[in-house]
Parts: sequence; C-alpha cells; structure tokens
Amino acid sequence: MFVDVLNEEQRAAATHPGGPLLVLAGAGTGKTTTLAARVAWLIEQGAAPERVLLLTFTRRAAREMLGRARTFLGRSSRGRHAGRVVGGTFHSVAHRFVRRHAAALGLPGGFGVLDAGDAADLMDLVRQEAGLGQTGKRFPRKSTLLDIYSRTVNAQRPLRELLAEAFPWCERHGEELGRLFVEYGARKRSLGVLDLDDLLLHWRALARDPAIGGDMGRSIEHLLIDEYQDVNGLQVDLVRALRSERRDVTAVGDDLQAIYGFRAALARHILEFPEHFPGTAIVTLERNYRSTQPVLDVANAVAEQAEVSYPRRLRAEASGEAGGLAPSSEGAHAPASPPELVLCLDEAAQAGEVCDRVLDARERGALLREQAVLMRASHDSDLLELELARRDIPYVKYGGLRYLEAAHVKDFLALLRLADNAADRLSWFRWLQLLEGVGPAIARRVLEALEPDAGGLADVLARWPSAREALPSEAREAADAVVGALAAVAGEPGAVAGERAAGVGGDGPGALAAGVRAERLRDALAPIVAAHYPDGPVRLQDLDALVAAAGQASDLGRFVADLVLDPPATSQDLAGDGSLDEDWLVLSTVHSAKGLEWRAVHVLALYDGNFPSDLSAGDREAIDEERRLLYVALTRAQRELHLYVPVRYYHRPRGSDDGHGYGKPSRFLTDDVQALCRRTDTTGIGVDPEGEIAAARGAARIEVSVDALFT
DNA sequence: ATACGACGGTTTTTT
DNA sequence: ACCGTCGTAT
Repeated sequence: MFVDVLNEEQRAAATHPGGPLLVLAGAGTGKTTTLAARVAWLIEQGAAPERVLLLTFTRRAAREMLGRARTFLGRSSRGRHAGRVVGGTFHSVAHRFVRRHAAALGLPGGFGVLDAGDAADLMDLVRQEAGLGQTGKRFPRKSTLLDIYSRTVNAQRPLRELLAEAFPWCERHGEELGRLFVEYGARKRSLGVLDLDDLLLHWRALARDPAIGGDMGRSIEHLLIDEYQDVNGLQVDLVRALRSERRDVTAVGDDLQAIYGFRAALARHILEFPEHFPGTAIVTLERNYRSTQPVLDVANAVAEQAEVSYPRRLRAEASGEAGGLAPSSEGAHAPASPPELVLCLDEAAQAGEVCDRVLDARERGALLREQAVLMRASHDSDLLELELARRDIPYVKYGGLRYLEAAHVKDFLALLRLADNAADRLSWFRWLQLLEGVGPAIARRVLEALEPDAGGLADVLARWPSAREALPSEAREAADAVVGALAAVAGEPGAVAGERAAGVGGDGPGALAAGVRAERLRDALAPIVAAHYPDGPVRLQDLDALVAAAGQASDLGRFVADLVLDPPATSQDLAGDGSLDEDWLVLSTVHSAKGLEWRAVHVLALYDGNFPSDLSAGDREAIDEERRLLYVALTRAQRELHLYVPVRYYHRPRGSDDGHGYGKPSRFLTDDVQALCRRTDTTGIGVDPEGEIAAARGAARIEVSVDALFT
C-alpha cells in the first residue's frame, strides 16, 4: 500500500479522514509526496476524481503532484482516473469556471484575458484619455499603476491605506489614482476583457452566488490548496466561499517560506486557517529528507534572525527511505561538507568563480541540470550569462523577462487573438502601430472606421476597404496582407476554400487547424516585424517557436488564453522537448525556484542593498520577507551550497570609469551564519568577517576629483 | 498634427 | 538595458 512509504506524520496527513486539515510542512519534508498521497488516498477511498480540486501555485506543481498520485495508485482503473482530478493555479481554475458561467456574469463567451503587460498598456491608455497625471509632477509609470491597482484588489483593502503602507511615494496622487482605477474597471467591462485579478474576483462572485456557488461548492468534494502561506485575502475569501457547506479542505504550507507579500499575500492567513475552519486538525512535518545537516544549519541560523517567528529547526534524516528525496547518484556516505562563502572582488569576478565551481561540481559527478544558480533579481545574472556563453556552458533561465513580454511576441499574439475575436480593439490598436508611419492617432482613426465591436467578423472585414484609407499610402499594402490573412484563417466557416484540416482539432467543422492558422498569420506579419525591429530575423525565429507550439494545440483561442495563464518560463519550454538529452545549468530567481531542489545550489550577489534589496530597507516586515526569501534559496540545496558576495560594485553601470563603492555582505550573513560556512576570499584585498574591507578604509580617505572645476 | 530620434531618470520578485 | 518626455522633421 503506497502510504507505507510515508513516515508517521506524512501518513497521518495523507489519510486524515475528513474535515479541515492543515499541514505545516517545512522545506524538504516531503510536502509534495504527502499531498499527492492524500489525493491518491481520497480517490482510493472512493472520491470521484473530477470532484477533487487541487489548487497549486504553478501548473507545473499540479502536474507533478497528479503524476505522483497516479503512480501511487498504480495501474488500477483508479490510477487512470487520477488524471481527471481538477488541478491548476487559482487563476487557471478560475478561468474555467468563469468561462462556464460567462453569461451569468454578463461577459462575452470568448472574453479575452489580459496578461500583466496588456493590462498595463490598457491602464496607460485610459490614463491618457482621461487626461490624468498630466500635471508635470512625477506620476507612477504604467507598470507601477497596475501594481498598485492589483495589490489593492488582492488585499481587498482601501486604496488609501495601501498607498500609505506600500507605495508612500505615490500617496500624493491618491485621488487621481482612485479615479483612474474606476475608469480602468469600466473600460475592461466595455471591452469585454478580464485581467488576472478579475478572474479571481469573478470566481469569488460565482462562489458567493446562492444558486451557482451552492452547486459549485457541493460539486467539489475535496478542496486541497498548496503553498497556503502565499495566498492573499481574495483567495482566502474564495476558499471560504467554496467551503461554506462542505468542510473537507486541506491546506499545506510553511509560514517560514512566505515570499509573496508584494502580491498581497499574508503569512498570517495560514495561521488563521484553524479559526476560519473550526475543528481543523493540524499535522506538522519536520523531518527533512532533502538536505545535509550543514546546509540546514545555515538555513536554520538565517531563519532564527526573524523578528517574529515560531521557531522550528529543520533536522536532516539519515537517508531518504520516505518522502521526497530525489535519487542521488552519489554514495549516501560521502561526508557532508559545510556551505561555502565565496568573497569576490566584484560581479565580474563572481561570474568567474561561479563557473569554476559549477564545472568543478560537474567533474565530481553532478550534471549541470542538478545544479542551479539562484538570485534575488533577474538581472543579477547578466554578467554571469556572458561568462557562461564565453565558456560554452549551456543554461536555461527561469523568471525574469518572460518570453511573452517581448514586444514582437505580443504583436503576434494580438493577431492570434483577432483570429478568434475580431472585436478585440486592443489587439487591432497594437498591431496597426507596427506599420510604417502609424502611431496612436492614425491607429485610432482606423479603429473608428472599422468599428471592431459592431457586427460580426464579416461586417468588420467589410469595412476594411474604407478604414484602410486612414493609413499612409506606404503602409496600406502591408496592412492588406495582414487583414487578408485574418480573413483567411478566421474562425468562421466559409472564409477560405481548400487547406482544410478536415476533422482535426477542436475548431469545429470547416475550420483550419490551429497550427496552420498561426502559420498564415505569421507569414503575413513577418515582413512588418522584420522592418519594424532592427534585429528582425532573430525575432522571427521566436515567432516560429510560437507557431510550432500552436500546432500542438487543438484550439487557437484556448492556446492563447493558456499562454497568458501559464506562460512558458523560457523559450525552450515553449519549443517543447527538442533538447531533452542536452545538459544545462539552471538559472532562476529565488521566487521561481520555489518548490524545486538541486544537488548543488549557488546563490548570487549576497550584498546589502541587493539581497536584501534596498527597496525593502526600513520596513521590518519587508526585511523579514527578504530573509525568508534567502531561507527559501538555501533550502533548495541537497548537498552543496555556495554563497557569493561581491564586495565591490559599480554605481553607474555605464562603463569603466571607476565609479565603484564597497558593499557589505548581506546583513543576513551574520557572524553566526558565517561561522557555519567555510570562507574563501578570492578578492586579494582582505575582507574581515564583519565585511570591513581593508582597502576600502584606505581608499575612502584619499579622494581624487576634479569635478569641482566643472560645476 | 504626427512620428520618431535624442536624452535623462530608473523601486526587485509573479499568477 | 528600458520607458517616458521633449524637440524637430515631415
């Protein structure tokens, strides 16, 4: 029986008979295994798989857990059924429900979902049209505007309070922001689009509706939520609404790993769970099967510094007979070595040191993909990426600038959206401006003539011949090609003869396959993209990857929506498993590394100002969150941990002028922590344990500057 | 009136 | 390396 491989606490959690259950699972304690086992156990006890709902933080996590649940259940018919469990992120599951009940919510059936970039663009558009923020005073930029809006919605708190607390430098614009946000909401409604926050808001509204919500709640026999320490107020509301009648709910999490405060998550929520669900059984998992004790010692020492915490120490189990230890190719009796603290002169030197150690670990038997370089901010790896390329070390990077955020990819997505929904004004507005000599003003005029949301696709296309007159004559032909392609691939039957992928895919009878449609659009857009961007050819390759991915999808509309809800972390992800047998190093932000583990972990740029970030200085809760972030990074390591501290950094990244200063090691690397590490000083200038730099004291005293001559 | 090039300032992290 | 603003050329 599969529960036999679990330890006592894990088994208690997995086989909890019913009613609310809270699993406090420290890092590496087999949380994934336990949750997967619980799903398997529920099914084995007779729960209908499609009535089990598993909410996870990423879709990858859902896949992994359901895969393991299936393994647990074996080849029985129940095992096959595990695939029918409903699983995904809050947002992707919300999308499913909202689509199903779109009519009741007054939404068009094929409503579009805006990703963060689209939403910021719309916010900006609304701001311009409302004439807000034109006062010449510094006004928040569009992405900041969306951050503020989103955080207010997710925290479910008044804008005023939130500004004072999290965006004090924007407080003076409070009134304008309020008006802007109301207008933004109205505009989304009139466009028939939802942003990511709306998905949750609409799901909550459904869940609270006596009729629809009642059915919904009753149809979910068991609700399981992973990473509960990172849910926000809106998500807590949702969970409570879904459980107003039934009491079967399992939450799993670790308040020591709460790192999404910037998204309005509060670790407090996990501690309040027992109050929200009276009679909650609590199970605590403390046995760590992932890391060696020296690694855990350092992590524990970091966690202990927290101002407010319920102290818990992770203990390493001798070897992993139970739970989530990935098989290691190295002998279990290899001595556990203490983490290494590597002092580097600057970030360039750091890049070299990281490469040296990565290759060294590889010599000792750790594949590149069993190693990861983790960082606070995605640009921390800029220099490292150059060095990796120079040394021919392949890598993939997670987090940071997403593939989907590249301008040309968004241009293409706009076209893909139009293929399904010609009424999407935003998408028209976007691609029209790619044309030579076309800016916002002309694009707007074309839209006026086109009236995209009046009538069906055929009506809109019928207006094109007159609408195109607003374009400068040089641009008309290129635009015709795009509109022609749109007409040819449009979802409606009768658009084009021949080339039908008869019976293939879910686009309905007479429709072209998603891949063919995507390809047509790509071909029409290619000359425009090539002309509009200086590095055209490279960008076109990205579009090819997208076309290939669309080819795997059954329905173009769903393909685009899924892309927004579950963006590929890297272009390699999108391409699929083309390079499956290749070995590569993983680069990732700490946030994106959540829930993962590697044999060797390298943590970059541990100097004060970067990790913890300067932006969090002064706010105790923010500093605590940065500390938990480091804790998450440290606990990703199985056997090897390297911490890098560049002591000199350049103030102006402009160039080689000597505008540098000396930074201190991260305040989290206290004496206690450092005492648990092996120090390697590669700077050659001497750094003492407090981070005082001999050279800095001398250098700071003597200053040479002729700046005074020029002012 | 509009588009585009030059210039200066820049709050990480993600569904 | 990006975004927003301003000046200029069309």
